[in-house]
Amino acid sequence: MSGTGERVTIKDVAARAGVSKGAVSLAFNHKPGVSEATRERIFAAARELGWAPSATARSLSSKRVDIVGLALCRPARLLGLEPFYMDFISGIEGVLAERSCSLLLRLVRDLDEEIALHQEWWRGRMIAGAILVDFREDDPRVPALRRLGMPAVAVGHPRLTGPFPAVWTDDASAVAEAVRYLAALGHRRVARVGGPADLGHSAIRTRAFADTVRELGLEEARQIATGFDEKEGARATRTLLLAADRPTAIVYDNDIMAVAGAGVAAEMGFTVPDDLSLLAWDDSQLCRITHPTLSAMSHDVHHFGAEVARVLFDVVNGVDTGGHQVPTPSLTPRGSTAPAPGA
Amino acid sequence: MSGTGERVTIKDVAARAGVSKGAVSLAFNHKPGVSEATRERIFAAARELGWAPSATARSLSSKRVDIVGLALCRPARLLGLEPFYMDFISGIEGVLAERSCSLLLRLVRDLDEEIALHQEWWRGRMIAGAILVDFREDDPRVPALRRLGMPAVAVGHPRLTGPFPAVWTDDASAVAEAVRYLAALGHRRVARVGGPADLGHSAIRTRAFADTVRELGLEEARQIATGFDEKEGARATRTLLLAADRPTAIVYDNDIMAVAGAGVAAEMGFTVPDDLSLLAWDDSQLCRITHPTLSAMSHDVHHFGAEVARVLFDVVNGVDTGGHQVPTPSLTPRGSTAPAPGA
DNA sequence: AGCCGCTGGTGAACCGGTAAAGCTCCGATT
DNA sequence: AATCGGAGCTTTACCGGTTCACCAGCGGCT
Repeated sequence: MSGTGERVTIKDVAARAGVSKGAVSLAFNHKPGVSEATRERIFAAARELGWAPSATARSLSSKRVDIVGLALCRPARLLGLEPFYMDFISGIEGVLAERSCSLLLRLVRDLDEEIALHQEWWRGRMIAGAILVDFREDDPRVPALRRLGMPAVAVGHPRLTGPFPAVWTDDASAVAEAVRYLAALGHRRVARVGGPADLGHSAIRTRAFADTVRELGLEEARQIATGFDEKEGARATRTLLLAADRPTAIVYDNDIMAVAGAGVAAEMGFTVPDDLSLLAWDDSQLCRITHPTLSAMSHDVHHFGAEVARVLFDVVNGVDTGGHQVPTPSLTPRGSTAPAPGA
Repeated sequence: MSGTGERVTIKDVAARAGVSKGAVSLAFNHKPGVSEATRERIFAAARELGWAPSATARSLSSKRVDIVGLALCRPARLLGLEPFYMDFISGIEGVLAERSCSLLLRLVRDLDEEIALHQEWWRGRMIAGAILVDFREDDPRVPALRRLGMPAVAVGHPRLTGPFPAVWTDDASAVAEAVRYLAALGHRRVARVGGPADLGHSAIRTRAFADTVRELGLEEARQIATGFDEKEGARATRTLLLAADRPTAIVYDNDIMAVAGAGVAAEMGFTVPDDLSLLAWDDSQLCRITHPTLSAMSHDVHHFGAEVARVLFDVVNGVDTGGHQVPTPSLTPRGSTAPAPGA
């Protein structure tokens, strides 16, 4: 019927129900001031006309928005590959949907672009708040966005996230657990294939790894920083395994690189886990579909996302609940870790 | 400085530049009617005050929105696992970003919820148009959303997408190519592990598969419909391999299931590709990080997404360019396919 | 009878932009 | 000298809601 016709507004509904715009507004927002009878008439009219309030107009006058922003600053192909983000996003979405809120997503090339985007979003009143991820050491977003006064929740260690309420996992403890586990299996040379050096959590893990190795009296450990993708993961693995003092165990900073590493090991004639133990991070289904299955430091990424969304709502509503630590990734032993050869 | 203070509006900028609101609006929209000198003053004022136009107010009066919607109706954990969507989304994003447009994303549980969401989005003038995916046979969204008159682009075969401009790949030809390739390698019993039966493209592939098998005179083929996830992919593979007339080659409808299938094969003592050939779909990095690497029907999902976004822009701007077929997935042979045993 | 307070509304102002009509110079045209 | 036209702004009326001040009834109380 309606075709592409003129869209129906609150005025039409008001006219049809025989009341004023104000009454319709009150009814639709479940505010007192309209009798049950008129409320019904209004809803009936709205239903008949197929009307829904214009979010645009509403947020202009009420200054409320039901959208939160998320900008991701990673190469697109990596995002597609890494299960982490989609899982994380779906966790966020779950909570947002409960509050009939949507997620505005944007991929950006660099942090400057991200800062500009948030300014545009926030000043343009397009979002109620934002989720910030992938913090660097001395992240330029912290001063820039603090100045905006935009509600935001930061995913990362409080040391990195400045004034923003943070949600994070205790990566240092998790790394320590990983190394201890491998040491307990008799491994004396444990290497690590980490993420980009400029990422805050990479630095945290790198230090924790080194500390734990020293603490346990293991041999000096080799750590390689990579771009998080499978190619670099493979190359790093190859480098490690070609060295004279090659490790008997390797810890990876995500699951992609671990899977790639397993491939390299096989290709080079090493048997996992007999010759070489591999331990992944950010456990996803990926770790379960390979052969052998990958042991991993697993955590509930979906739940992580949900928690982030919940904290963001608090911040938007002016409730400062401070930071939240979500459960530390915990060891899930599977088929890729075993006692060190000859141990 | 500004803290959470009152947000600056066009009026403040106008005052500071010593002009009227209208002039500021003209300047910011690059419309004629302001001299170069004033334009500069206006921009300077805006910069000093840190002002950006309110997208909300703008879209209320101009009826233009710079947001497009995408609702995904799949279990969250599957989305996280399957590289397809993130890759697809990043393709969309690439084109959107060029036009400084953002993507509104929402995960929904069922098609009714999706329909309701689109009504809300469209009637609420929150989006300029939408991207529809995962079409069913006789999809309920077609009649419901057609009535809305919302600009939308459909991802799927035109037979399924009703009046919406479609962007699709020729799955039938691709399936045929896959089967022909395996037949050429001497395989006589080729099975297929497909996606959910109610998905339109599953039906198309199923029929094309059966047709091709018949046409080539291969043995009657077994096809199993699954939920697209790795568990069902593994189970289907197990079922197929346990049968007396087990296939010597299996085609999968996505890469996740293929990887899971490779795992099952190994676990059951079959060597890929000597005993069994595997062929994946939706080739992603995933196929390259396993051992052996997976042969796949690959297509450029990123580009697919980009094309979808481009068509959506056309539709939104009233340019009906009709449907667009993007390149047919093509065979990328890797390590998981080989001549049939004994062939 | 007069006044109060409550319920169920109404009307107008406002949110921050855009768009179109109107007004003012100023140089060129007739 | 009078007219025209166009560049460069200003004015004003929206867009579609929300919000708030105000008001009409009406029953109850003194």
